[in-house]
Amino acid sequence: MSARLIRKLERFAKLSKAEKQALHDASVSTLRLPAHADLIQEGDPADGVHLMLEGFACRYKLLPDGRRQIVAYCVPGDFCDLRVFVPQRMDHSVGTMSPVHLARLSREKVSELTDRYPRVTRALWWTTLVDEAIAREWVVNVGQRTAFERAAHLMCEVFLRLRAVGLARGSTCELPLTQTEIADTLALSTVHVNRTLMELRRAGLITLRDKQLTIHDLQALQKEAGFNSDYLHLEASSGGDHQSRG
Amino acid sequence: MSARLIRKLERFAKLSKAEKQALHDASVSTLRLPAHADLIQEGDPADGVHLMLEGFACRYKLLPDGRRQIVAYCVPGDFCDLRVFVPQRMDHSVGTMSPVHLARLSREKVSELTDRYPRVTRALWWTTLVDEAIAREWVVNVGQRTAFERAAHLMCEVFLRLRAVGLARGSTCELPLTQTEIADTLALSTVHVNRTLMELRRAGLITLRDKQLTIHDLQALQKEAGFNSDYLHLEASSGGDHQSRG
DNA sequence: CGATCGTTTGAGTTTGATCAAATGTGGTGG
DNA sequence: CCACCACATTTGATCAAACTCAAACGATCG
Repeated sequence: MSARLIRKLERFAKLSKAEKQALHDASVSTLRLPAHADLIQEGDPADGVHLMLEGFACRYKLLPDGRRQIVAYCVPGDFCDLRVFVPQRMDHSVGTMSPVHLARLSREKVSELTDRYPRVTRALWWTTLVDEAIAREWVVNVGQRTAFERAAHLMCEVFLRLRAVGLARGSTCELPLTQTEIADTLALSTVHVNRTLMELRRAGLITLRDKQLTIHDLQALQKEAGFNSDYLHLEASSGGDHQSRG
Repeated sequence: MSARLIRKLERFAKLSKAEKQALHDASVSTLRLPAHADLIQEGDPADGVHLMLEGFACRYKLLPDGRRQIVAYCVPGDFCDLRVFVPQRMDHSVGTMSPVHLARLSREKVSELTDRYPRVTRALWWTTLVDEAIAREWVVNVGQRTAFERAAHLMCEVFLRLRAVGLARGSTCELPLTQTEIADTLALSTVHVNRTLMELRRAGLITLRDKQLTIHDLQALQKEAGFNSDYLHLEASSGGDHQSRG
């Protein structure tokens, strides 16, 4: 299964061979979707567990009148619907933004896995806490920052998240989003996104061409964005080791 | 300990006497704070676990230039810092909005508790998933809705969350917030919040006086807000019952 | 009885939205 | 290879929601 996931989980706690193997064995099949397709729709029963292997997807919500807000990005190593013990309906949709490759995990196997390996449970729980931290930062982004800061902040986040799972080459990474999708992410109009991206380019901070994002000066971009990476919890932490029973 | 918490957890899964007792025993002390005080500051080591017993608190983030965004409310039955296995620094602050009464839980006891009772682990994990769902809805609120809709939406959420833990009387509940705090929640200026609240009152939807919120027509308010309560996951779900060992 | 804090009101400004249209681009089929 | 289409990006002009500044008003408290 996904080396990205293992890499991510091991930021939280070192996993044993058996644990990694068990994670691997939970994957029962694989799935490909084209760009701009829905993987999950709001209201669907949340019974599967999908793991991103390749590509970009997003969580989004629609308002009755058609307004759309993207509330999270899913990149390789992320789960789309880690609701193993919560067989409730999805409260949001998940759609692809680029062609996507997914692993489908068996609910039962994940359930067994977490029963047997408390450290894995904690690591998975921890990933959902990071997702929550990201969601909170997005509230700040959309609520308080200017269009320019918002866009800069998003670029920083995407770049660091991808780099953390080995998907950056130097200062370049994929960013296969249309400006409409960026607009729905940042809560701006497409027109304004366009102007804001041009401003970022003119400021010499980024290049965004052919779905490739290059950050010319990460320090400067972070400064402009008011970006603090703490919320991504990227540093290793050995948090799973102090368990009282094993 | 908090009957509110038990009530909340049992929306997810029925707990045994032993489980409830263990939860109860995890509480080692109690703590009172006045309104407008910080319980946790960004950067603090996240080593405690605090459970709200009474009052209102909020999670917030400050930007370098002083802009503030409240990213979540903590009400009775909520944890302020359920990071048992993640001894990392807090990426946000937690402050009180009214006088607050808290239970302090021992990290070790919670850790033992989750080792012994997988169903409790799942219930706790589930509460963090609900928090995440709320954070996502807040992105939508701040990102897409008008000032009027935002305010209406917040009133619906607070009322339903309080009612779910037994803190509503009829169509009335506490709302001990200043307009400045509402402004930092909704990402609006205080002036605009003031006008928006007046509009809600003039529309006959709510009364907000002496820190008491009364919703005159919940249906109508929800309609105005575009409010769909699914994300709060208020209905009981018996999700913890399909465990494979226990 | 000032002092502090919160709410309310008014006037002018700004950020970003909306509407409209031109330009660029990738894919398809003739 | 070119015509065409759909879609994405870019540009311009106008508009409106919400902000800022400023000040008055009202409670609460030592």
